[in-house]
Amino acid sequence: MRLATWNVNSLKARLSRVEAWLASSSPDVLCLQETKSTDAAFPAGRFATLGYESVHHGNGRWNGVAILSRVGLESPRPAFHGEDPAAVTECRIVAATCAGARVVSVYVPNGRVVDSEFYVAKLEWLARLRAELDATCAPGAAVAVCGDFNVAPADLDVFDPAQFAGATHVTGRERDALAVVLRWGLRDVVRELSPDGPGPFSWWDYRGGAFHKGEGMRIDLALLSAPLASRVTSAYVDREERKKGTSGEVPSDHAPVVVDIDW
DNA sequence: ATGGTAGCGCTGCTA
Repeated sequence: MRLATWNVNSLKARLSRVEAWLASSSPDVLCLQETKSTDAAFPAGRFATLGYESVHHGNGRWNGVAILSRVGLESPRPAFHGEDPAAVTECRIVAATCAGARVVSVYVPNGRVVDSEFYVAKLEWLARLRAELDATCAPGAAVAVCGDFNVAPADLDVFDPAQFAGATHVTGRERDALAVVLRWGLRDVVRELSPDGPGPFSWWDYRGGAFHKGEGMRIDLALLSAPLASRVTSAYVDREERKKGTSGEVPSDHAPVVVDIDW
């Protein structure tokens, strides 16, 4: 099974690239973040034509998450369990069972400024994600939590730790909150297969030619429970997708993270 | 050189 996660920074603006990437990379399951789409506008029909079932949770303009699968998509759940999806103001989590694996697509809040109300809400959101796993899954089952975590887990995940010292995405409290999620029983398989850094980065600022200068961060993660992690054959970032297209199409500021699993 | 880019949507916010 090929499992991937990609923050597309607007599905409407990126649809042709997403469709091309599905055709060229053939993921079995793709988690999307920042669709900036409503459920009504989500192009489920286009994806169905390509052989993918899908579930989307979004209310337009900002945020929005989805899962596409061509290996079955059962028990879709937009929002945290027990939440009324229609009442959610920030759509940041959706789950579905694909080929017997519980797949969760997450878009963790950015946090904006350290110690701001948004930063506090980010820490709380990560704590809620851990509680969600405790309440809805077992670490002995096949579980994949994939998405844009907006946290660089270690200094190895930042191009210049000194430049980012004390900034959001790298603070100890954010890393601790992410570590609590991991301690539920998840493994960061890209880092396991690429123990040396810096990188591999998954996000580069649009500004200042950051991508071509190699100035990125690794904030998009595929976190797998032991039954899945033990069967991983490769895990990597598709940096090619971050380059501009020949027809001048703009890429997302994030690259897809891809995991191949003997599953 | 106190900036820069992209998306949404039409003004300034979010990232």
